[in-house]
Amino acid sequence: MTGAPIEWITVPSPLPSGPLGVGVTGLGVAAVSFSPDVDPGGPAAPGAVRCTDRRRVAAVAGRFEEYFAGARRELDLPLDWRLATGPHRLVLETLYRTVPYGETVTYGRLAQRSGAFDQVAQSPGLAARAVGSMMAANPLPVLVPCHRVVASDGLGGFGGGRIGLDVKRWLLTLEGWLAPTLDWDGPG
DNA sequence: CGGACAGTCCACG
DNA sequence: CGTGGACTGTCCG
Repeated sequence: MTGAPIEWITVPSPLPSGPLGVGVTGLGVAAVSFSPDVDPGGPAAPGAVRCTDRRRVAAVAGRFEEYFAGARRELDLPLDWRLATGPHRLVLETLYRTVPYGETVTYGRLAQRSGAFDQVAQSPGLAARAVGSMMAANPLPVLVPCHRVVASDGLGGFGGGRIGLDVKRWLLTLEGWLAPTLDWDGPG
């Protein structure tokens, strides 16, 4: 089947990266972009369509607003998983299903838990690295909580370079896993 | 205790 | 197909 077209919504956010681009289809949210102005395939790309359904726009923006304000722990939005397939999707779904708000999992543990890798026991580092690739290619950041995946000896990485890591810190601080710092401008 | 290193998985060009 | 990455346990100095 040729998937339903993605329609884009711009959602205000207190993240250091600025507003989010949220791509929706009839099935649910299919994509989230931290840099909607430059993201290839994002809302600014040629041919991209904006979502004009005010009701849907309000629903999506409202959920994110509450989450960012610390008033909501689950986004509770239906997801359209079509942009991830195979082992990639299996790992993302395992993360979505098993790692709740305020908790984290290591790259290696997620690799093991997902069952997507044969050689995990022999070379845990390789599977962990593969999981890193999959997180970097997560089409649904925030909703599929790739920010809750950390390295065994630290925070690990995040897309978007230095600013990306700031986003990861911001989200983990919001969820209470990191202690607030001086540059923290969120709730609490 | 900190740094280098090999391992051979996956996404993307 | 080749390349490089959001890792990790082990091994040196």
